[in-house]
Amino acid sequence: MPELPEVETTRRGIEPHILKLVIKAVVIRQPRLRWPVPDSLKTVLPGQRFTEVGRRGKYLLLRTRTGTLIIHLGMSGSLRLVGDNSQFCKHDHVDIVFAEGLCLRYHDPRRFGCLLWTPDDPNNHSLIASMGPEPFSDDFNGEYLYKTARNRGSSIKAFLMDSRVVAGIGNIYANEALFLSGIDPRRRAGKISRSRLQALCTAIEGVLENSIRQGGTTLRDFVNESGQPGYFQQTLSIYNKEGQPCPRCRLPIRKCRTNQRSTFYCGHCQR
DNA sequence: AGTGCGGCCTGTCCGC
DNA sequence: TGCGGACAGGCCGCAC
Repeated sequence: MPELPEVETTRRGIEPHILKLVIKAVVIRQPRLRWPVPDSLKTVLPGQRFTEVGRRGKYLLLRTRTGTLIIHLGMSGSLRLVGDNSQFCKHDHVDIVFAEGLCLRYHDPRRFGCLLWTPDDPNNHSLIASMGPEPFSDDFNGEYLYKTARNRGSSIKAFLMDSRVVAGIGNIYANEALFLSGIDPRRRAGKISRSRLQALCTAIEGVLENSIRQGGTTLRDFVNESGQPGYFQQTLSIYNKEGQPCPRCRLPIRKCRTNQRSTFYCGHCQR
């Protein structure tokens, strides 16, 4: 599923190909995504071009002169570039057709994603405005995490997955980063020391960076008719590995549920 | 203000 | 083999 590294890989995969192409049409086959795909896309986008493909958390921000197309891939969404005469498949819900013979195609079996339009600065959009700092920004550091975690009673894992705390950390990378920094995911966020939160911060940046680097090998797939839509094999240490040996101590990895989500951890290495 | 949870969907897997 | 049901997942928006 598209976590932040896949979204960033998607951004890098499509940006160099679509910048400056003129949009010819928008085809909406299935508007019922998480929120309805606005019909106005059909009138507002044609004749324009994307000037920048940005990202905030897991949201892609495709800017034009008059506004921004906000895209979220949900759990199962993908974007790829195909020829404008390419046969569409099941779950190919939206096409942005360019005059130059290319088509940006949104595919999403589970329809948890969204395509929205805002004429304003997307940073002021309600979905984006309340988001915490980007994991790679200077604002995201051990001191910030420590200060924000004070007096928080929730688990550190729920805290990390709260987009108001930090942008774009989902279940998989919360599990991974907590393993890499040796923190028990069930521990109360407010009771963790400054130095351990600094280690967590470093682990988050490291694990995301590694995944993005791996994704780089799949960039060509974004303009490949037959290729997969840009997901890539993630090398995970702990997620979905219940019963398998911990990579550090070899004791079996455990699974539990915290805040309605699957949580994987090593009872020996994570405290 | 902080926290937990329901709901949106479909593909996959399991047991009968 | 077919079928139903549980489950997974991001994350908004509501309720407490």
